[in-house]
Formats: sequence, structure tokens, C-alpha cells
Amino acid sequence: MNEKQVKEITKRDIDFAKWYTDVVKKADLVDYSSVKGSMIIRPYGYAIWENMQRILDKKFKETGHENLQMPMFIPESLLQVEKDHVKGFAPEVAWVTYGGVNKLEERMCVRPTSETLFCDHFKKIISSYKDLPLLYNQWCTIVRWEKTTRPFLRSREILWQEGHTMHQSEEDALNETLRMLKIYEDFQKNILAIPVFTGKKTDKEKFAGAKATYAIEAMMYDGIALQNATSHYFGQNFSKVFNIKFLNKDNKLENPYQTSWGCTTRMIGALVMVHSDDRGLVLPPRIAPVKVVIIPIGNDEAVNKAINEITQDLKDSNVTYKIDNSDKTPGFKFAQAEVKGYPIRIEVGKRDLENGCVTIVRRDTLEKIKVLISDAIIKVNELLINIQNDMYEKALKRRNSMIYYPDTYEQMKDIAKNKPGFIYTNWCGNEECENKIKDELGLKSRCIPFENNEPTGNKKCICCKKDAKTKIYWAKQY
RNA sequence: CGGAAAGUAGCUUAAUUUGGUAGAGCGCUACGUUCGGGACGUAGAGGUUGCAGGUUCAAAUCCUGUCUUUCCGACCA
Repeated sequence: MNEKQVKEITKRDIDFAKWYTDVVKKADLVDYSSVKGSMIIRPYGYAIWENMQRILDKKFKETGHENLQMPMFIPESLLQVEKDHVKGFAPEVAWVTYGGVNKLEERMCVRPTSETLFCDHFKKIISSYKDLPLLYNQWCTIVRWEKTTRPFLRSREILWQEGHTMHQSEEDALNETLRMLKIYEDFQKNILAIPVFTGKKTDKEKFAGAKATYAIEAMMYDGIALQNATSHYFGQNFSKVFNIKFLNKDNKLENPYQTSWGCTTRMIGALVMVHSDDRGLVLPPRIAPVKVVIIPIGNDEAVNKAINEITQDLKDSNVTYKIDNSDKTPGFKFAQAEVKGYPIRIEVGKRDLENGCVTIVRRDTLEKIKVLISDAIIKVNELLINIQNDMYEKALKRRNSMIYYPDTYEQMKDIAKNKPGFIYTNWCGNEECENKIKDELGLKSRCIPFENNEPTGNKKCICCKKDAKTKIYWAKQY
């Protein structure tokens, strides 16, 4: 790598935080606005979000969900209905107190999440078991008045998706909660190439007002955890206080069982923090808005002819591409393509063309491959699959190498202090130990995974030495 | 929200200590020469120094407030 590149992007291993902001800025994903925590998602960043939306929305529709739009304002009295919910969200809501020049009779908050709005609506439209399940989703923005903000990872205005569903039985609602969690898990793994742990949150960490929260936990390159999606089971917590009732088959009134689930543009931050490198963004092919960038070298008739041939093949194969026809030198264009993270670049110049070849370069490994023009499309299609798989495997390997399994609290303390990553231990299930570990080691519980969660070894809690109920992941978090 | 640092052209910054005509590099525009890892020449455009007050004959510079950004804590998707 030459000096100029080093100057533009801070090295990842020297200052991870600065590297991250450099990458999201230089790759032109995001810009700051004049309002703290309200970021401008630039076209390239938004194109990634549009791809996420398109893929997830299709999954939601395939599983029977319908999109709708709810209002963005919640009257204070409505937010107050569920006690735990308001307690959890009140510290971070923004209030509207004036309409024009007149003070409002009742102030309204800008939605921090829409459970209360949905419930207020559900009670009007649900009357029979025949109305259930009710499977709704909305794509929208919400506002949470965060104190510390960072592009994508933590903003005050959040672009997201929230699903809200109502069911006849506990079983149906729980199934829905886990079904949607699985969709998120598959999406992260297969599309974003991000390995994740899925599991249950502790009572301390669960959503305000929920009976149970399930989450997707990913590890960033620096070993810090990022919660990438959540799915909540509410039981009848909200339906009771909102007085939502339906007549069941036995002609008896019942409160329905509820779920909600969501994911945000934070996933873009995760893409950066898991895959990208000192040269800039690295995008998995399945989420990349532009899969191939073509760089002409010199302005030559043979070059143009070869490019026409290749682009026709790309069109026929439905591979999104872009031709960099700017008047920059090739070296500049190569560097630019790397900052932007296009999975594949094809260099077309007369030196290769004399042998009927072009050069194909993988963004993830920077490997250069010479192929005949006629074989380019075959190689591109093959590489798009390989890059996607290799990026997942690489991320998985790194993550697994940063998970620690201490037997004693002293060992855990040492790891927490000296080694970034996740720590997997036996746990008694008590909040006291959770609080102690947070206070003393700065670690929060991530999740109790669904599989291989039986206590091991002496089967005692790592902290209090009482009988352990389960195993649990701990980590520092964004 | 506490503690610290910073804000001058699109970006990186000089001038701030010691108040006195805001200067450069990159980028941008036009033309030309170039083109296999961040090209070069010539000519240009671009600033009420984050914002609002105050001190002063005079403020980028000193003082107060405020907004934004970054880092460290507390809080959180």
C-alpha cells in the first residue's frame, strides 16, 4: 500500500474508531447533518439499505405479512398505558409540545417504537379469532434521544423496520417470534456474510414491556458485540392493558398474544465493522449495490469494444455493474474502487487485450486473475459466489478465534481486561451476578444461545459459584 | 448527561501563543498532453474563519454563551 492511501484512511489496527468513521465517510455512505445524531444516508449507503429492504421485505411478504404506515406521534397518555414500556422509553423520547404557535393540550412524543400505536389500532380492528393472526410490518423512522451518537451504530433518528403481530395463542405468537428471528439470522449469514449468535436475552436486557426478547448478536472485527436485530414475545402484556379482545371459537373473550421484531440501518455499520479493511469498504456480493466495476485503461477502440462485449454478458447474467469513465488515471480508479468496496473489478487495457485477456480483481483478497474476454462472465459469476462464501468463512474464523471459555472468575477478569471478544460461561440466572460482572468487568450479557447452552465443567456459576442454570455469552457492546 | 479535545474554502491545514490586508496543498472548472496502482502543464473559480453576543480604534486570534464533531465514562438498537 502506498503513502497516499495510508493518509486517507486511518489504519484499522491503529485506531479502530477512527478507521470506522474514515471508511463510512470515504466510501460515501453517510454524512453528518447539522443536527446531532441525525445522519444523512448518502446514495451509496442508501442503495445498500434498499437492497436490505428489498430482500427482507420479500421474506416478510412470503411469510404473510402486510406493510402499512402508522403515525409518527404518540400522545403521552397512550405511551403511558403499559408501565414497563414507558419506564424503558421515557428517558429517551423527544416531545412535541407546540403546534404552530399554540401549546398542545397534551404533549406527544415522536415514536421511539410503535407498540402502543399498533395496540391502539388493533383494539379497533380485532374482534374475532378469524381476524388472527394479524401480521403487520412497517418501514419507517423512529426517534430515540441518545446521548452518544455514531454513524449507523447509534443515531437519534433511526431508519428501520418493525413487525407487529397478534395471535390466538401463546404457541402461535412464540412461533412467530422465533420464525422472524430465523429470517434475520439467515439474512445476516447468507446475505451479509456475518456470523451471528441467536438466543434469548436475560430479563435485565429484554425489551421494555416484553415477556421475552430474542436477539442476533454479531462480533465486530475489534471483538465488540453489536446487536443486529431483535424479536420480542409480549404474551398478553399489552393486549390486556390496551383492552384488545377477540371472541374465540368457544365464544369466549380472550386477549390475543403479541410479537414485535425489528432491524435497522445499524446493519450497514456491522457490514463495515466485520468485513472492511485498511483500503476501505468490502461488501459481500449479495448486498453490494454494484457488483462489478469496469475500469478502462487508456482510451482505445479495442478497449471500448471489449467493454461492450463484457457489459452485454453482465446484463444477460443480471449482474449489476458500473463503468468508471472518469478522466482519472487507472491507479486512482483502482484505489477508488477499493474504497467503495465493489466486490469485483475488471481492468480492461490494451496490454491484456493483445492476448485477448482482461484482468479481474477480487476486492476481498485483492487477488488478480487474467482471463480471456469470452470467459470473463463465467469467472465473474464463479467469483461472486466464492467471494460471498469466503467472506463468511473468514469472518466466522476470526469470530471463533475470539471467543473465550474461562473456568474461574479470575480467568474471566483477565480475559475481559486483556483480550477483546466474547466470553462464554456458566451462569446461575441471577441478575446480581449480571450486575456484578457489568460493574467489575464492563461486560454485558449478550444472549443465552438456543443450542449447546447446558452448563459444563463444574456446572457452577462463574460468578457466585452457585449451581448454574445455563451458559451465556458476555461482551463489551456498541 | 459528566470529563477532555477540536471547529479557518469540498478535504487537510497555516496564521491564534504576542489582536493589525486570511495563505497553501489536494480536490473542483476550462483547454491540452497523459493513462497497467492515487499523472502533468497553463489559466481560473472558491472564505463575512461553526453560530450569537461582548471587549477593542481594530477580532480567525481575547472573553461569555451556544451548536456540531471526536475520545473517555454513565445510558441505550
